[in-house]
Amino acid sequence: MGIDYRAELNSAQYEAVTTIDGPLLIIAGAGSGKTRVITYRIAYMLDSHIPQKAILALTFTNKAAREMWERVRTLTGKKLTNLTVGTFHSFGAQILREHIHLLGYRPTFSIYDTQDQKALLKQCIQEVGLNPDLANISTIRNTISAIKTGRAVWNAENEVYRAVYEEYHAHLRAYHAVDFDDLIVLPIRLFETHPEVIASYRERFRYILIDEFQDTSILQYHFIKLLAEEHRNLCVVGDDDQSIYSWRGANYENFALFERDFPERKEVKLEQNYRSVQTILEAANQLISHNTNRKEKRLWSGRPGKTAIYLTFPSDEREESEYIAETIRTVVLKERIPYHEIGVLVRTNSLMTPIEDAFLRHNIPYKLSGGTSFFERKEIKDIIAYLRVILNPDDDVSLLRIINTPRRGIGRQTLHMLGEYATEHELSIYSALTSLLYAQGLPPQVARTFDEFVSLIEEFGERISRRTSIAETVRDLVDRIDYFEYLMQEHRDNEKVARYRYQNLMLFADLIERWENDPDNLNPNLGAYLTRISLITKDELDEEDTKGKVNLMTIHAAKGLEFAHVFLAGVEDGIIPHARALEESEANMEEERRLFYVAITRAREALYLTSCRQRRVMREDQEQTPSPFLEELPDHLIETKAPPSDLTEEDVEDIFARMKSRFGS
DNA sequence: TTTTCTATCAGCAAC
DNA sequence: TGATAGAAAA
Repeated sequence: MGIDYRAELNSAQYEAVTTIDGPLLIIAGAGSGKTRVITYRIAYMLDSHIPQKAILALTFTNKAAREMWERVRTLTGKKLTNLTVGTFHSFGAQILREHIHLLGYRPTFSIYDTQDQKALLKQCIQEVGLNPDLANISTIRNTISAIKTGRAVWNAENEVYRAVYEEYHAHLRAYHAVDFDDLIVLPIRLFETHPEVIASYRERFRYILIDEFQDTSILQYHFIKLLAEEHRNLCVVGDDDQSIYSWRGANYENFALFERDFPERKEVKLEQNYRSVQTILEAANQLISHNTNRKEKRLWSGRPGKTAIYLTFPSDEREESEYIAETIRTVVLKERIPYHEIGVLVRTNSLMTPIEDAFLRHNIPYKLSGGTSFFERKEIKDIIAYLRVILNPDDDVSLLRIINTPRRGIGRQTLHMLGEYATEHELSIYSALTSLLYAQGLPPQVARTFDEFVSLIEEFGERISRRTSIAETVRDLVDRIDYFEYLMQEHRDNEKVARYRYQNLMLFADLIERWENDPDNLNPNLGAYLTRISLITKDELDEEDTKGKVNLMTIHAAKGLEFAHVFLAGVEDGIIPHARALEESEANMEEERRLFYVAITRAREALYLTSCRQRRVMREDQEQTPSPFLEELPDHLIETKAPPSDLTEEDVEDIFARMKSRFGS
């Protein structure tokens, strides 16, 4: 019972699916059945007797990876024990776990997230004595990342950060720690310095498939090229119009690089849209045509739809969220749209708050994506830091986080002394601790605290190496350090918060337990778990209870998703396009437009745009102007409705007219 | 010397 | 709203 590829795919899709030898570029417009093409393509390869182990498919999120894996499994009905589907970062981490010793790191290396990076940078800034006026940590972090991912080079402007950059990497190395960018940088270094390693990967992965190609960085492209240039069976799938991650290194010049490096490539364009009504597609096409330097494409679905785009001008964010909540109620009741088929999108996380309030007032069930994820909560990160130190005691950043949490009386002075000693003897803080203990010159009070801490880490280190249950170990650890007492102390005024946070820790232990006991999990050790949660994406935790809930998320988080009805809030100048994005560079206007494009192409049936006339930003009421992108949507497709207020039809007309004259259409 | 309290400042997107 | 730095209290 094979798959009838011809019958189940349109002709462009069929071509994309069955062209498996040689390089292939698939331009997949929004809603053009991209995931379907990828899954069918993998199935087709398996049907053509290409072994699972020869196939590598890389995406950007774990969620997308798992979904792909799941769909291939359903489609083929095969057990996929040897198929490699993952994210760039997880694949990089996997390579490092196996070979990083060749670069002089221990396989128990820690992976630093943005927070950890910033903590480390703060330290480095002091050490190199950088002028604090120049020391905006986020700027420095971004610069470092830009340099590492190859989207910036050292120049007169950023030269001042060079010393910090060097110091930062010296520290990472000493701590046996890597940052996210290193998960690509180090495998490349490994490939370039150890030909036998790259040879083994090339031999194994003869067929490579890259999803969301428009989001790859120069570095990732280089990585792909190293893997694929011998066999040249490289298929990249992407949509230049949906490139919205340039700030994370995405470089859509990669399309050109691919064309240069693989001149024999074939190209397939998927333009038939299976998602949206024609009105929405026309608006999207019109909008995106204002961008220059893009691959020309016109989405079409032929699906008729009555007016599907509604625009309102609420007076402020309160009225906006009321309008959204009330409209959702109506749509759910009258059109029988289930809650989970509704998406409310915003440009920034801060815009979510008033909308959440309205949902609560109106009893609308909702699910948040984005914001701080479970694993970024303080209490969870604390325990994770303990686990990291237990596994890798040289990880100073994690150690500094926990050495006085809960309070053990190791304060600023003591830490300063420790730091000095460590630097002087070129030791990690942990080694400094043990060495000072051994030397016995410490005041007895301090010595006892140090000793207790070191014993704690050692005892749990032993438990981990004995491979006792990680979940049990975590529960015992939380108990042993009396974290609950610490929480109660921190929230004396609010016991509920303390209990809630403690509950989170218990939930954390349960999650570990579930992971440990998963029969599909071949190697449930602590290192693997820590890697996993470093790379986990926010929406992975709660996919079960998503039914019957409105999705409230940022536009970035909505990429790849679709909803019957989509609300886009805060369609105002300065929000989208975002003022800070434009500050950085004029060129960001096009990316902001793509962001807007991604937002509107999420909608199948209807799209609601709201643009407030006034908004409270940082405790101040600001007059807002509608987003200039509204001007780029065809007039006749948009219905301007009065918001549910005492605003008259004339007022609305008036606002619209004013807006027009401002942007001069 | 450490902990707690208070004032001040800054807030785009996230693997 | 939350994080952080500096001052007062323990």
